[in-house]
Amino acid sequence: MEEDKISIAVVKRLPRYYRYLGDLLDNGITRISSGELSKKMHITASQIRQDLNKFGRFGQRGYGYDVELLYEEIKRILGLDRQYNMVIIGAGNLGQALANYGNFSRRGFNFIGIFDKDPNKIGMEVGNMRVQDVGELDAFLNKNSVDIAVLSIPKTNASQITSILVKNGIRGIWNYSHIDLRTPDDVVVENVHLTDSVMTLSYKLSELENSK
Amino acid sequence: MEEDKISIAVVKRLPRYYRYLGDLLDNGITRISSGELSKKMHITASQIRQDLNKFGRFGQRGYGYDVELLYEEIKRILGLDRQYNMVIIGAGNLGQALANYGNFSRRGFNFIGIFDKDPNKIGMEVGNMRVQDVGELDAFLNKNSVDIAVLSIPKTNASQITSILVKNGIRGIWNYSHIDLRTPDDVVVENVHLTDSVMTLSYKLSELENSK
DNA sequence: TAGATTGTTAATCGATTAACAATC
DNA sequence: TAGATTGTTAATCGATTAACAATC
Repeated sequence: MEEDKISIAVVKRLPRYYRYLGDLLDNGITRISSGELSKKMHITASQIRQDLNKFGRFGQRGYGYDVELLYEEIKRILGLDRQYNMVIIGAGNLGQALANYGNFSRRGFNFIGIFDKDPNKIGMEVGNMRVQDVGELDAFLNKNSVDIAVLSIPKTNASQITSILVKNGIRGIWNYSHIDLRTPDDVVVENVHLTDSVMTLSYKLSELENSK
Repeated sequence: MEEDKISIAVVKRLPRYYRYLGDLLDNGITRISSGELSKKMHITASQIRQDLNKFGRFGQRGYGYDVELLYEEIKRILGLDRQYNMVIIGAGNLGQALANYGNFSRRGFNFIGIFDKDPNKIGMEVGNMRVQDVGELDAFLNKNSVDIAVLSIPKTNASQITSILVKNGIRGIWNYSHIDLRTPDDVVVENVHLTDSVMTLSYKLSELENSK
């Protein structure tokens, strides 16, 4: 259906465009040129136009872009014009933090279940949900329509849980486990590796030291 | 001091190499060729050799790489051969989760303070620390040697806090606030934008739908 | 020595930037 | 119409992959 496969580099910039356009809207700004946006975002106007034209012709020559129209287009492109049901696997610190964080449901990402294997956690109330035994995950996925699973468990269990997810037709995994998941082609994974991130930061700090 | 600036693409791969080498060590494997590692990591052997040779000649022709030696080299390159003192600004869900997560201190990233502006949170015990009034942040940074600040606060306050950090000589910011921080050249920022990440995931899901 | 595998140069591929005709 | 700014092609830049001489 799509003409050309969009590169991940372009995709990763879309949420940032979306955020800046949202800010412009909040400030009552109704039109913007690639040149002005370029100055705000510190990327080239050329790149902005190239990126947007991967998805359509949203601007008007001599005028620029209608902020609201562009905002809505990017929203649609990102798939934010619908709701997603999500479950959290692993009710540790991170799983709980995600469950309690209200900003996801504002965007249409709704948590409908949270699971753990620890008997001390099962039954606990977290973000308006009760922690369920991970042993019931299989049955739960079978009964409920779940779009995305959040994996916030130690890496030792990640592969086994992933096969349960895949078996039940889960198409998206938001992976916080420190492991590279292998999934079929029709299951997409987005990784958040916080340990990798802090290591990248310490690299940058070392580089700073060395360049002095 | 460095010859050529290493690109961020290469740097971002280093923690992944480090993780795979750690796994090999755990499994008692003492040597590995770029070809074998290539199969495990699903990247080309050529890229592995190119990446590593940006930092030095760690292999031996006809033999491969000594796992432990390479592991230690990457550890050093990433700046993981020292300790970092960190403070958390924002004792919300995420700030608390990070404070409680034990894996960072195992790697040398030690939390020595956590701050919030909410009177209900101040005084609370989180991860063996007591939440302090963010009003005391300035004085705290002045008295203590802090390497990295974790910003887990709403974006509205992020800029103001950042200037306090910069003023006190903080060189590294691990930014969870959904805003692009502007800092001087000698202050490095590593962003973790969870909202962007989940949007990237929903894009991937939409793409999957459209390609059917 | 023969086989294996690196380090490194060269070739290719892809992404970013520049340029400009089209057009509002 | 004149000025502004897009959409898009062409040029450049950088990153990845291929190839192979060096050498363990």
